[in-house]
Amino acid sequence: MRHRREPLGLSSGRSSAERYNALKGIQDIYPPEVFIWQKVENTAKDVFSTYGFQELRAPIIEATDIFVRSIGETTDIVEKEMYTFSDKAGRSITLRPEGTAPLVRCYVQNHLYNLPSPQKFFYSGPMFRYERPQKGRFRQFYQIGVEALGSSDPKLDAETISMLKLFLERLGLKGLNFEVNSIGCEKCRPDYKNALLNFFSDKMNRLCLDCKRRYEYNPLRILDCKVDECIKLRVGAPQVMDFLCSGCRTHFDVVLSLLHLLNVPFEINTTMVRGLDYYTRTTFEVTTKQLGAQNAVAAGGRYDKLVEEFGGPPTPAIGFAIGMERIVELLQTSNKQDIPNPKVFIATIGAPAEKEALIIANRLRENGIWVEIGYAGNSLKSQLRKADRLSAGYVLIIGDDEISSGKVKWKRLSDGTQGEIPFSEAYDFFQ
RNA sequence: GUGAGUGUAGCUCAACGGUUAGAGCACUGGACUGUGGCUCCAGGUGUUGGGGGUUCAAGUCCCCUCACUCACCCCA
Repeated sequence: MRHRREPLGLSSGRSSAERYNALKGIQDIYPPEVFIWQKVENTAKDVFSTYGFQELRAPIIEATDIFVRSIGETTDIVEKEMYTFSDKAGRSITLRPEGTAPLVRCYVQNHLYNLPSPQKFFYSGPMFRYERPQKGRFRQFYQIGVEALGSSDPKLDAETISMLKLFLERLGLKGLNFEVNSIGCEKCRPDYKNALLNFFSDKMNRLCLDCKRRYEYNPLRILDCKVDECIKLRVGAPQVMDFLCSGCRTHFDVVLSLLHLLNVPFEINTTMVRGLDYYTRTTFEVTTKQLGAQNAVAAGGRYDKLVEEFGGPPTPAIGFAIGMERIVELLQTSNKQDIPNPKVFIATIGAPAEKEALIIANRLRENGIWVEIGYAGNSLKSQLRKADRLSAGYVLIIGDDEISSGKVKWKRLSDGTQGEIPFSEAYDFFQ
């Protein structure tokens, strides 16, 4: 008969141990998922280096002003999403919400513009934005980004976009859409903005609440609104393409023709708006329908004035950033994970065998072979089961018999064949 | 910041307001004393997220709170 169990720790003052969780919107990355991350990072490095991009490691905290000035004071990122703190001396510092500004700061501070142009860099690492988490959106998220500084040649735009395409192809991703747009330069963009303001000025009252706000700080965004009434109201609104200056128009046309030349399938999306103020001319985005509302897996564009803003010489530039979590999620649903497996598992019976196993394991490891050994004196059966679970290539079995005969038994798990070899030859067996 | 949904074993999920909250997977052992995968048997685990309330009785109903999820906003 079973009895009701009395709770343990009757006199415990605390009701329960405090449980620690990662902060909201911040997640741990561990095996097996981490292997996908490694694959993405390695692929990026391989592909980007064939285009001459080299790694640059900028800090993840900067003076707050670096982001305010570059991203724009009235953007959502700066207004409400930055992790900003005071350090012990009272300076305002911020965890980077994006990677371009720190890289440009580094470029200017270290006079990298004195090196042959264009200079091409890639980076990867965590970014931080204080947002409400949802699918594909986190407070600490990872980006791989590239930046090419020092050329306004449209070839660079096309090359950069086609490099992104190659990267995504290498990962085996399908069903992605490339969207490109031009948002003009500091000369022609104000004209377009004014035209939009004019167009919507008498329709203001009927716009949705969000669009009324957009009218004030970013009227281009009204073109992107999902509310039915706003969609109706914007029929006949002025188009960016009609307002590009001749320089921007030509640049855009060349980029498009080169994208054709490089077999990048794309669509022009004239309503695509970037969230950061520093973009000029070419902007682009890679989207998918497989990720829910956060559909951009990578995005970027030109920023021809940013280096000057940081006090450097006139230096046109272009770059993009890839959302790691979003790429990883796509790979998880479409690909099988390649989990690394040990080559050898050593199963032992008895204490003398355990010592022998340690010696053999070490020797094999010195030769670069991944070896696991059985622990805690489990039965041979359970050790073999563990080897099977780990998908080990071979099991070596060592017991009293083997020690007295001087031969170790081996078994190949894929087909069950087995045999034995002298201890002294075990070291060479797996070469 | 706004709105909606969900919290039960390590994981995936059951349980009309009514005994001691169950099952699969996984884990460990055994059948097979030194040979994995298949099969069968056995074994352990829960403060039902937390707190309060209604009730003879709450995993189940109500309130609060926390966490997670999705969406809006925005973005990679």
